[in-house]
Parts: sequence; structure tokens; C-alpha cells
Amino acid sequence: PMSSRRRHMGDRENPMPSRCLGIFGLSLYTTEQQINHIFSKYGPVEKTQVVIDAKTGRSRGFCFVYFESQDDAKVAKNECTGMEIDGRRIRVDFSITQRAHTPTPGIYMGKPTSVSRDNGYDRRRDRDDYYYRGGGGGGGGGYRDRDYYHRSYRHRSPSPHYRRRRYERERSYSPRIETRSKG
DNA sequence: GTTGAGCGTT
Repeated sequence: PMSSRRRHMGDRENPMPSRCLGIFGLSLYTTEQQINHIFSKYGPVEKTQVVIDAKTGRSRGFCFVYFESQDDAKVAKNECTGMEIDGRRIRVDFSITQRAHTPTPGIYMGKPTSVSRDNGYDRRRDRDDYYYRGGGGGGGGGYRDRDYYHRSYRHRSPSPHYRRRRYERERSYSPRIETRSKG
């Protein structure tokens, strides 16, 4: 049960109204221009940002649209939720995060609260408070928290659909009858 | 055009 004084704060299921809409479930190939074109019909849009995966350079399948007016954002949210773009059914909600996160440096940036005798290094902080370093070593960005790290695509197992397709491709490997000619 | 679930980099 949620206490009533928290009613106005909003949460993930019921974000509080905002000028910023989060658009989820996008095709990886849907562009900011497309999104902008669609959402501008409901009012002036300040900017549209498709979130790009830093490692792959591809869309992460969601974006944020900043309306100038919160009222326009509200209308757009209602009108666009469930609409299909590039074959994907999109979900539209008020953004819960108000801005882009500041980049995570991959190292602990805070002050130590206690110091161990031997090397000035507190293990409790190592476990709980350090920014989590992305695996794979080598300078790649770190992650703010483990939760995000473990949700990231590197750690997801392939979907059943994808596994089956790979299996079938290898299974049905046959001698080349003909290859599509290159011209 | 690797899928799917998913709230963010410069």
C-alpha cells in the first residue's frame, strides 16, 4: 500500500505528467526525424533524442521527446501510445527520469567513510558504492549500478526465437545450389 | 536489417 503523501510523486507505472515523453518499443531503425515528424503534430517539440548504445552505436529502441508544453505532451501521449511505427507497437509515457544521466566514470568518485589499516581501502565501499565497472576490461564505460549492468545486452541470453533461427540455419546448411548473383 | 525488454550520452 502506498502512503498518500507519495501520491503526487509518480512511479514507474504512473509517472507524473511532464513535458518529456519516453517512447519505448521502437524499431532499432526508427530515426529521430521520424519520431519528431509524428509527435510534432501535437505541438512544438523542443528536441527528440533516440537513446544510442555507446558500444554498438545503435538505437536502444527507445527515445525521449521534449515538448514545449506539458499539455501537448499529454495529448501526444494519449494519442500515440499503441501506435505502430516501422512495424513496432510503441508505448508512450511521461518520462520518469528528467534528464540524461551524467556519464559514469567507471571508478568510485565519492569520499571514503572509513579506512582500513593496510592500504587505505575499504572493502565495504568496494562492494556497495563503487560504480560498477563494465566487464571486458579495457576502458569501456562503467555502469552506475549493478542492476543496470546485468540488464545490459551483453548479459542477456539469446531469445528462444533467435536461438531457434541460428539452430535452423546451421541445421539446413546445404551445398550451394546457386547464389544470388552480384550483378 | 540478431531478438527483446526497456527510462537516458555526447
